[in-house]
Amino acid sequence: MKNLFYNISALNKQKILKSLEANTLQFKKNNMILTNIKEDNIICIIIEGYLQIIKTDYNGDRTIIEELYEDDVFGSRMSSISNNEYGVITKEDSKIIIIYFNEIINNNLNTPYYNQFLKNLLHIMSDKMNKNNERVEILTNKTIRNKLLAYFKITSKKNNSRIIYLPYTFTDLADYLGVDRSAMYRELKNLKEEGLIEIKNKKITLNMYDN
Amino acid sequence: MKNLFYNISALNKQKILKSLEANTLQFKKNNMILTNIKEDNIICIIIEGYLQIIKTDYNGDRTIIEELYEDDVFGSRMSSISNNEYGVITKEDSKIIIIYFNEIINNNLNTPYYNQFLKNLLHIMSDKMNKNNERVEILTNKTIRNKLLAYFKITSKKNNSRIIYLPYTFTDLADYLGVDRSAMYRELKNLKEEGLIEIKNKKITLNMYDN
DNA sequence: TTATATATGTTGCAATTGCAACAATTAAAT
DNA sequence: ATTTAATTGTTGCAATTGCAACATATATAA
Repeated sequence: MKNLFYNISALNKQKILKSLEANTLQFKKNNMILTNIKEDNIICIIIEGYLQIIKTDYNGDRTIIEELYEDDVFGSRMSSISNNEYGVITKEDSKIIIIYFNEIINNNLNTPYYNQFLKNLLHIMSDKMNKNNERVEILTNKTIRNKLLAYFKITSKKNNSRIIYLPYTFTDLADYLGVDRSAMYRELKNLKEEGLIEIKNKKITLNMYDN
Repeated sequence: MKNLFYNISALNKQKILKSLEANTLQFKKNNMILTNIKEDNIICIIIEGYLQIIKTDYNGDRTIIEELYEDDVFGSRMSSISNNEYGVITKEDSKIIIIYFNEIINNNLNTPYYNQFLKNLLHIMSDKMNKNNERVEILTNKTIRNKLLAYFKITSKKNNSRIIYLPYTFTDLADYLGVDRSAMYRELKNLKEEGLIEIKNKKITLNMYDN
């Protein structure tokens, strides 16, 4: 039920979009879009294509914050795109719909399908919030070691397994933890030497028996 | 419109709560509550009283994560209370309502007031999400200096002023930034000596002219 | 297939940081 | 008013970290 229009017919979807005065926008591949969004209250739905939310630091180095495919949702209330260091790039020709958050809140469409729409949005936001809370919990640890351990603990608990498969590269992990990659690597090696973890490619096994 | 029952009559409020099978619970002052919540899908509404979400670290030191008053909302989808390091404490005699998130999503109450309820909840969650995004943005900076600067920049932008009034103690700020207080202080002093900021009690003036 | 880009390992070193341990001040409680 | 608790301000030092600069390996594109 990740889809904003789950359980809503195509016809009702159109009705909702119309009543929200939603804009459909089309972009060619490799375009930086929404650069002039000052509003901090929009929600965007990917109708088709493939986009990335990227961050550009002072060196000009870019990191991918989020990848967005069809039916994915992003917005200023869900990501940090309103900050000037962040940007949204189309990696394929893409079509997106922009909805103003205020419209959603103030809309008077009292129909079952609008109700469903609100519940879907609530669900999507709630999932994002969960992820964000997790990340804050991890990021507030003071050392790289503790950040790694927190990450392992949370992931392990969530999957109910002492074996973790990294869903991305170690470079990405360092980024997620907000630490230098080589420093992270050093710590990862320490944990390995102390026997707390084993690493085989992207498979990490935890040998800690606390909770 | 921070209130979950904004624009909803007392009668309709009761109808919603009943249809969500909400539990009303009462607690005496200074009780650690909800300790046995395994579910990661509850939302709690403070009906009356005063509560705190606190974190207890390995030393047994406690820090206040959040303060909750009448009509405030918290829950596992909004805070990290499902983690065993966190807890909820009543600081006054309190009455709270617990609603299961799934009930909200799966409820079939298709009435205008339930619609309003969903919109209110969406609004509350959206605000929390904004705050969380801000914090992540700040926490992902690698040095204390950059964390401070990010915090100042965001706060200044939000208030549209180069003058910031700390809404809490410096100890709390260090906690928010996830850094050691004395180390933060050292950096604050550096910024002061470099003329980038001025500090008078909780009033901080920024002398940086970039954006 | 070869060239190019990206990711993985590794290390020295200087800068930053946490930690512990204080004194001084301010706030809260009795 | 006086005790008690909490916050602010400061510092030395050891541990951690970011940074730069590599070599190697792996993936992607031409």
